[in-house]
Amino acid sequence: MQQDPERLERMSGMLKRRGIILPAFEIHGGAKGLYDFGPVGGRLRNRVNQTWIDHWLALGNIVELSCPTVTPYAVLEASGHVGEFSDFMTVCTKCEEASRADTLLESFHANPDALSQSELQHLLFDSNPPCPNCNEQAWSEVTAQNLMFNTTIGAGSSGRPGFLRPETAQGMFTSFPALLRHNRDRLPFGAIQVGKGYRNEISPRQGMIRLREFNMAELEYFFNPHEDQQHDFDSWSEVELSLVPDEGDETRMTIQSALDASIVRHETVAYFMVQTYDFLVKVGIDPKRLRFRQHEADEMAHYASDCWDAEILGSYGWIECVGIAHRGCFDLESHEKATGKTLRARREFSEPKVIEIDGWTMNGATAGPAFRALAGAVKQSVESLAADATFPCMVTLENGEKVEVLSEHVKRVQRTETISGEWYIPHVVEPAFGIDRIIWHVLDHAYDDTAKDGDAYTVLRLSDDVAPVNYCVFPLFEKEGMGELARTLHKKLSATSGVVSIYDSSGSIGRRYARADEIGVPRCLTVDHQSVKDQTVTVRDRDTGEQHRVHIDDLI
RNA sequence: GCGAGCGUAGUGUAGUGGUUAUCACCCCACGUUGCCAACGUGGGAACCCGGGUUCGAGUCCCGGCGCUCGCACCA
Repeated sequence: MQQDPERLERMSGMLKRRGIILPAFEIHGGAKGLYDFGPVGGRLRNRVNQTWIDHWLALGNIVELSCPTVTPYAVLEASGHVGEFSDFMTVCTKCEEASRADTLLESFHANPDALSQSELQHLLFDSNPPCPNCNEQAWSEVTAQNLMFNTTIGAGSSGRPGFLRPETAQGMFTSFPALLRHNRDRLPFGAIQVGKGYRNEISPRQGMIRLREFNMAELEYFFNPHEDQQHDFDSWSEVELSLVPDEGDETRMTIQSALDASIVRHETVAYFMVQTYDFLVKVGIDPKRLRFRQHEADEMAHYASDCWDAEILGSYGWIECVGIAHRGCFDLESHEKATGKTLRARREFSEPKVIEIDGWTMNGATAGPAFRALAGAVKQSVESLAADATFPCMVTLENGEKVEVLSEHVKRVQRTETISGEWYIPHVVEPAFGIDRIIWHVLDHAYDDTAKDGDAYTVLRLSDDVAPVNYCVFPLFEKEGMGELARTLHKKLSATSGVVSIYDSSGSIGRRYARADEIGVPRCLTVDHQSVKDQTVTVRDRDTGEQHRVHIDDLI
């Protein structure tokens, strides 16, 4: 699985030493699955997030949201997370040992993993297996041990249960009415959100790959499934993607060919695949170590109907870093069912539908008193009669009972209805990005520790879009005015919005370049004797080592 | 969660129950050096946490926490 563990160790050491990624709360012994982005990493994370936001806002019909991480129980119950994200636990009342209910019941059921909480409860009480710890047969009620972090919203008896969100998506679904209004009822549009998500993983592993608190960035793209989405793939006509379809082997082809061959089944999914490709390459992922893998039907999450992961090859093998899921109407429909609120958009038919209604309905004023409790059923039956029915007549009700309906009980209905459109539940394609995993691979792909002049030398070849430090300012020596000029330049750069500069006067110039290279500073500015005379500095490029002189005023 | 291995300066490491805890890189100051990890002098910095055994524990034992790997779990 691991490729070159020694390189991984060197890199992890560097990331820690230089303040990019380090274990959180380390002086207290650390905490599994929690990491700090340090003084360099914090800025890196921010720039990746900002690049991500800018990438999607550029589409023109995307809005940015920020929803709470603390989420009421009901929201995640409606979304399916309470049910799907749980392990069901029971506790031995004699020895207090907790066990997974489905594991205890393995010899009593073919697939206990698939049972609901109440089914597990019944089966547990019926079969009453012995405790693996103390052999007693005295189990507590089955409780959901959720992989979400529990919390209580509010104090004391007024507190109600909630969770830290396992994904940012639900807030965007529950905000759908506001989103639709903001877009003046026109689809398609998208909502994006970057933020923290939480999953109380049983066993966090592989450093940044599986975390308990993680940075995610999700886009929910809402569209009308009755319309072609008309995505323009011309910009990607030359881009060959590596695709691993659910059937067959990995292939390389353009997104248009994949659509034509029905390997990618949905245009909007395809569109976000290529957009995702562009984003990942922009932040520095090596396109040769990027592929898209289609989910098998049985590994699809509970909400998805087609799903492609962007997988990136790094020190831990191929790791899924982005999931692009066609979620259909699942989420909006779930929240609709749970709340009774309308989460729909209106569409007009190209041709209004004209419906001729010719038949009968009940005359409530007479039939109501006549049939009393049966009136509802009578109405239903009368409205199903043909237009040429005559009265009085015997009508068979839903429950099998027959009643006689007189002409005074009914009214003729004849009208023409024009239906110009309908309310429908939009469909959603969701690209969900694991920012930490992406940052890990950005670092992994940028980390270059091959030799320079025979000695080990480390360069972080980060893209300009995400490099955490833009400039290092070096006075050749801190004398003859060079130190003062360099400090002035450093302050001027630092005061510029979006620019981070480091001042470094310690050690030889070569050592300072090396320090800058290690954290991926794209350009170093050196102040020398000539600078004091004519206000020019040398700009040294990280990747080529080339230098040229630039006037200070032309730098920003 | 189970099993195995591991935990020493910022990083990588040495360390036979008794050392001022080794070495290198590193970091800081001063000097020197006039553009790619130079040099000199001086300085800085560590035994994961808590118990136990012992006259004495970095070293042995127990527990916790953390890391790595395998199994399990997991989008």
